[in-house]
Amino acid sequence: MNLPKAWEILKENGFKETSKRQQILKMFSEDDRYLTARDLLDVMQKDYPGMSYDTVYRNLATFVSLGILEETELSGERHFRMQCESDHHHHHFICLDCGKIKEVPVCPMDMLGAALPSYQIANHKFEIYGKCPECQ
Amino acid sequence: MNLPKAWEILKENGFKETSKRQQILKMFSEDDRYLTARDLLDVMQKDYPGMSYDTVYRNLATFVSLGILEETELSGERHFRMQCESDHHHHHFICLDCGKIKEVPVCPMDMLGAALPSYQIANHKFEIYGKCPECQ
DNA sequence: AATGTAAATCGTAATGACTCTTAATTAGAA
DNA sequence: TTCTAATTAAGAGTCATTACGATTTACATT
Repeated sequence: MNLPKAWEILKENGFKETSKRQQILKMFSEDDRYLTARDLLDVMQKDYPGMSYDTVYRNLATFVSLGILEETELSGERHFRMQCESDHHHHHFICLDCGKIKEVPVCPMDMLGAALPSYQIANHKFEIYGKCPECQ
Repeated sequence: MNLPKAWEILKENGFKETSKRQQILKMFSEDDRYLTARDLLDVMQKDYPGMSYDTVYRNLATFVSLGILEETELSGERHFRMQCESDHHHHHFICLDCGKIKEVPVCPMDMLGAALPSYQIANHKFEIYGKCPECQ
C-alpha cells in the first residue's frame, strides 16, 4: 500500500494527520520487511527523537485495525508491515534471516472441502518460513 | 500421545522421571485443549503446591523439543498440548472458545507447486480458528 | 542399602514486551 | 484566531517469560 492510500483511509475514518503518524508510515513505506515496535523505535529515536512507546503501539493498533498494516507473530514478538497491494487473497513466505516476504498465490481454505462440517470458521493463518534466495 | 510413549521418549534422551514431570504430563494427558503455562500453574499450585515457573517453562521447552508436546501462539500467549497420535501430517482447527482442536487432513504445501523456486523452506504454519459445533 | 554426581527444582529477582494514566500539546474545524 | 476533541509524552504498571544461586533428587555405582 502507498502513502496516499493510507492517508485516504485514515482521513475517511476521522483520524488526524500528525507528524508521528507520518514518520511511522514513512518507515513502513520504505521497508517491505516485517518490523517490530522496537525496530521502529530504535530507528525513530535516532532520526526523530521523542517518539514514545505508547505512540508507536497505539498507532500500530490503529493502522492494523484499518487494514493499513498487517501483523504476524514471529518468535514471540509482534511484527508489522505495510498491507499488500494485491487485491486477491494470498499468503506469505517469510525469510527468517532478512524478514522479507514473498506472496504465495495459494490458499489452503480452497482445498478444505467438507473437512469441517458445522464448524464456524472465523479466520485462518498460513505462513511459510525459510530462507529467501538472497539469504542462502 | 499417551504417557508411556512420552516417558519412553524422555528416557531414550536421558531425562529423569521426576514427580514434577509426571504432574505436568498428567495434566496434558487428561486435557486435549491448548493450555498456557499459567493454566498449568493455576491448577498445579492447588493440587500440588510448590511448582515453580522455572520448572514449568523449562519442561515445556523440553517436551516440545522432543516432540511430546506441540506449541502454538494464541492471542499473544504460548499454548501447549499433547502431540497428536496421527502418523500422517495434518493441521488443526482451534476453537477460540473452548480451545479444543480438530484435525484437518489437508496440507497447503501440497498445492504450492513451483510458487517458491529457489526458496529454502524450513517450516510452515496453517491453522484455522473459529467455533466448534459445541460452542456455537 | 549407602554414596556420589549430574540433573532437576525452588524461590525469587530480572527482563522485556506491551498497556495504562494523567497532564500537556496539537490538528483541524468553527 | 479560537476552541475542542484527538493525540502525544513520560513514566509507572502489568504480565509472560527467563535467569540465577542454593538446594534437592533421580539413579547409576559401589
